[in-house]
Amino acid sequence: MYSNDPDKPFGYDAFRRECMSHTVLEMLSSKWVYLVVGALSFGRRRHGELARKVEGITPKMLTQTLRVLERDGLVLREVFPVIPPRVEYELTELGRNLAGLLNEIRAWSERHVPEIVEARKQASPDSEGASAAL
Amino acid sequence: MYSNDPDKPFGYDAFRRECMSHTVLEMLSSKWVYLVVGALSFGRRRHGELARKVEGITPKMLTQTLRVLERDGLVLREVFPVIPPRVEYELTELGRNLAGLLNEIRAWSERHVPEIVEARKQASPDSEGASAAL
DNA sequence: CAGGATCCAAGTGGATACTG
DNA sequence: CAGTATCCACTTGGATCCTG
Repeated sequence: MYSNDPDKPFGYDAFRRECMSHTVLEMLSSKWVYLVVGALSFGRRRHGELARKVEGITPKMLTQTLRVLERDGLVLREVFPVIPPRVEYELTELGRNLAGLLNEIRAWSERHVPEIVEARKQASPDSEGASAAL
Repeated sequence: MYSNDPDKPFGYDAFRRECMSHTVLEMLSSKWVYLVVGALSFGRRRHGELARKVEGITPKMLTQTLRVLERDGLVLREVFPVIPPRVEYELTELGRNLAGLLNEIRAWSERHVPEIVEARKQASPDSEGASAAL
């Protein structure tokens, strides 16, 4: 598919709606994916530990995010048959590979806050179309 | 803020809900941001050119995305006072800096399609919680 | 051509309560 | 503890029509 494009040796093009790589990009475009993968990049973690690290995430979103990551082969889930339950999550090889990139984005977000806040202030007096959306 | 955390020399922590870097990360977690910034990384482009490159984006989402990027200082918008209208968009220095990272993610998405498709197939027989969400 | 204005269907995600 | 289930407010984003 699309292998006739010389710029795309792998035959995938995320700019195309029907391309599988587009759905991968879509999966990655979630703030919770960034943060959960980021939290797991420190090592194997339990559900509750993740919930505490990723501030503001609800149990529902945490579970949902972990399930998607597991489905796509980025996270391994291990259940211990004990009471009370104990479940641990860990990045796979593929997940660790991705985590490097995502952490760079996260670091970038932290590093460039001043410029962006400044830009927003400039744009603010007062809002145009961008006001509604975050 | 948060400057008492030795791991965060910049004093920002995207894991914290109220931290400005969290809102930056939130802004970046959009498939359209990835693709529009990606399209602009090839150079200055007109509205219509972007619409054609980023398959499936509606005029509304394109404009909205561009406005957010402009507001945050990642994109410059230049209007030519001619008829019919001509508007061009271009990445700023900060935008080009970001584009490098985002393009890596996009390339990653394209490169790892096979593994992810395989993982999804394994997970499929048949769906658990991850089925509903993309 | 660029994009504003509406309308609306569907998805997202938060809050809360409950269970093995 | 690690979820699941439910309800619901809000947002997202597509479709459509309109204008300088």
